[in-house]
Amino acid sequence: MTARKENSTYTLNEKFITDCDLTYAANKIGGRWKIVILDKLGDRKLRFSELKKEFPYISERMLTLQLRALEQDELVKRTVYAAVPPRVEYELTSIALEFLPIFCQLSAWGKKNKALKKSRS
Amino acid sequence: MTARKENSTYTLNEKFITDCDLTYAANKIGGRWKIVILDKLGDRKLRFSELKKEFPYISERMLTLQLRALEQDELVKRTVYAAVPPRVEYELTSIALEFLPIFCQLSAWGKKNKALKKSRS
DNA sequence: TATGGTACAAACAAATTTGTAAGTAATGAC
DNA sequence: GTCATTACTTACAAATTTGTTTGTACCATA
Repeated sequence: MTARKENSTYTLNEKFITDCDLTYAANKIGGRWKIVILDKLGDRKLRFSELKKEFPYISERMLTLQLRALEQDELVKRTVYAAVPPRVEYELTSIALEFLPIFCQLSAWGKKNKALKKSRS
Repeated sequence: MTARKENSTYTLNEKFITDCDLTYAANKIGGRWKIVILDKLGDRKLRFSELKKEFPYISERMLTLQLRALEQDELVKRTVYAAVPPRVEYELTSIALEFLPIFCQLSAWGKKNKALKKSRS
């Protein structure tokens, strides 16, 4: 892959952190995009171009990278239809579905506490 | 603060993403350390040095930065006891407590799916 | 023959996150 | 007066993440 990192504390910390069940899970959905992508795919299958429309400013590169990573982690299934123009669909796997209720709760937390913050202007 | 970023897509994406309740919440606990710190503090108050011991390779700088950020977001309360040597305690706020059940579920997901992954060697 | 749409890939660059190393203040113990 | 302790701070550097730009393959249609 891409020139593995050596045995720094960066890596030691990474290992330490992904040994833990909690952060193992958190890392799967970490970063700027993964959670929202999974959340969108929670409603229905989406094509690459449909996903792109959901996020007005995402670059195609970012979207591709994130989808590839999610595919690697078996959270997303990619299906290519051999048509012209090409057609590719993304959908959640069963283990990704298990995240959805958690996203709901996070969302509820966000809604509630964002409102609180505003009310204290 | 530290030289604000301009009006790039990076920033536009950031805004877009923190407008969403789900990612608003996710961002509060994003990054390498915040979740684990909050999780540890879920058990009991901890001093700076106690937290440091929990994470063998974390740098003091990182720990300080994360704690400050959590304090800013009102997820952690910091209490200084005017003693010598100094004594500072960190504890969760009420809104942070609401994250704990979510962490439990994430942890359960992690436990389950880490095991699955291993069993497929 | 030229153009257009889809789903990318590659080379490059900027921004952010994380880590390293050293130093500080206060004060009591030796 | 030197040392140790705690909870940091500062200046710097490395690593990772995110974004920009340009280009590709495929074939249909004009």
